[in-house]
Amino acid sequence: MTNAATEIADPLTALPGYVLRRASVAALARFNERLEPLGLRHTDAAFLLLVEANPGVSQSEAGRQLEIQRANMVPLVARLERRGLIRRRRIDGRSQGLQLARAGVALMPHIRDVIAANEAALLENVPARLRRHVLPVLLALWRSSAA
Amino acid sequence: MTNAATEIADPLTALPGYVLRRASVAALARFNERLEPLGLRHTDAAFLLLVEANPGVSQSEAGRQLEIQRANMVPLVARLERRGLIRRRRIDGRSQGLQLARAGVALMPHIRDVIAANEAALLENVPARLRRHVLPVLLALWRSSAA
DNA sequence: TATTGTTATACTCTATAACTATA
DNA sequence: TATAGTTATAGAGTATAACAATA
Repeated sequence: MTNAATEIADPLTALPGYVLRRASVAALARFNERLEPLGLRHTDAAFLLLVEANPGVSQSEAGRQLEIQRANMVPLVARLERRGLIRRRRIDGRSQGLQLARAGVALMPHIRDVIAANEAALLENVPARLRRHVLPVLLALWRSSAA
Repeated sequence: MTNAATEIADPLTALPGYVLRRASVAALARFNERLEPLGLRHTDAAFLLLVEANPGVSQSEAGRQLEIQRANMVPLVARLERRGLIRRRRIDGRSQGLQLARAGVALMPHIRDVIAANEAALLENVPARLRRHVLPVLLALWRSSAA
């Protein structure tokens, strides 16, 4: 019985900003755990979804959409290309359009399964009647802080 | 008129998990901007609130509450002590109790102001009738993913 | 034996600056 | 003059392993 420390006062969980961050960190950790069998990280999954939905997109455009710096897209794209998940096609002398390669197309259903499982788990503890408010609330919070 | 690229398809913002993360990153950036005049980062503010609410708390206990590794508490505590915001008191041979020092006590109202402004801005775009659901939803999302 | 504070270190993520070649 | 892709590098933030002192 060393812990009266279990009853530590918590002034933080009443703050939406704090809870938003803690929820995000926790959810991200779980998502990455679920992606691990696929050898992917959350950024890879988001990027692949984006390329799938926008065949021919340039890596600069994708980076802008995901808010990833141009410079940081380079190793990301290179790694996924090395794994045969995406492929580049010269558009003009400076741009190259990205698309899913064969292995990437084959991988997408598995990514979708992981995402579905992850989203379901995420909403698990949200009371049913509040669930329809989750996405609108999150979008509003995002808009409120967006650069 | 180079951009038909503005109309890029976005398969991500329909995913609560993705939007949760984007909202969190954006909100954190704004919070840190607001804290900058005080020379603090979000972690400092959270830690100071926790110490204020739990005078005598050890740095290990605080770290557990904030989910910060013991080892990473060391530079945090050292920096805030150097700035005269907190002070340590030996509890026993291995633990030391933390409390706000004079400058820390004086700083708290300003931290509270920043937090209030930040939380208000965060909720700004949430439709009024949904606001009361924000914290419960976020807490539920956190619980769903918590380790 | 378990815990506290500590050091040292590695790894990931992100940011910045500069370069090239193209538009 | 602005943009795409790239390189190199620096800085956070976080994680792990080990150790001494103490409970």
